[in-house]
Amino acid sequence: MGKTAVALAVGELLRERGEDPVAVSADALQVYRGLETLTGAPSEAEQRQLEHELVGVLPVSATFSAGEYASRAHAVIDAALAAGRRPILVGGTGLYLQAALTDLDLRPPPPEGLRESIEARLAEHGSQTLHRELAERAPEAADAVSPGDRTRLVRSLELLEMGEQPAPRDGASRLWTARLRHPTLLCGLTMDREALYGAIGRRVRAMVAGGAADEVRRADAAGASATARAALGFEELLRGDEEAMARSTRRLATRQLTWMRRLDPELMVDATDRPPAELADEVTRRLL
RNA sequence: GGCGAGGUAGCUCAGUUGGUAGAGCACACGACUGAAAAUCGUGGUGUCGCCGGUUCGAUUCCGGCCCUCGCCA
Repeated sequence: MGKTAVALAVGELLRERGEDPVAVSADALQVYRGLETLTGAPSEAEQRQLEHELVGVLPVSATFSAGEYASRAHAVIDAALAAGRRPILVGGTGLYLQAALTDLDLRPPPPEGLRESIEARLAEHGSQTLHRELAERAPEAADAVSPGDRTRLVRSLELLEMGEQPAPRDGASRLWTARLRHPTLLCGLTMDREALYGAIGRRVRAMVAGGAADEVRRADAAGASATARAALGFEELLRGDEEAMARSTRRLATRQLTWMRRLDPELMVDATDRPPAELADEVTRRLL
């Protein structure tokens, strides 16, 4: 939370230094057009202050993925650097941030219909049975997936059907910062837990007051894809449960913190009760 | 006031034919390689309303009291 405000302030400071900054969103949901309020995407006014890439680039009916994000992010970042600009990655999706900054060894997406047929078998036989099947056909792949993890179980079976090796699992993900595509300053914004939960409550209320429920109903009517519907608050607001949305948001924030704890503790910036300009100053000072 | 139902984890509730208790959610921590705002793993955080009685032992049985809800007055 407050990422955008800090990014804008950092952009301002960089321009004062004579640089030409551009923000690149590392966010799985802000890519959608039509969910701006719900996803807290930078407003038009904010985007006039600092250009943002990969925000609002897809209709809600589009299905998105980490792989698609990775190639778009690499293209945008490399183009900015080639033009002498300073890209500022801003975002709360851990996997996407990693995908933007490194070369993940992603497997191909499933061909049309494969996922659906595996999901149908999952619904019929249950995850335990499919996990046993995976264990017989590909023991190492099965070891890497807990029997209850339906998403990864389906993905593993997909890869097996496609004749692909499972994604590498070398345990080195904690060291991903050593595999950066470009020299990068990493910073994680943290906040005192109580202050964080207070801010989340206020943020959710502001989103609802700002018309998030109508936005979601429009997206629903426009045939939102499964990946767009995964936005926090999408299903909750369709059934009018604002408190459930706040709960989900809290849980997301704690998972984001888990991602960030993989960074060097010296890179963390405590944002509790501090204005964006001050945080931006602390971050920017670390460049050079 | 009478009758009935109920008081067990932060919440909603199970349960113990008497051996001090467990699910979901919440919460904490972790994992995460083309669904990631997704998905999953680990962790019980408790005067079992209060006071007595019976008992080797009571959250459980008995009595009294308090509180909540419903119906009747």
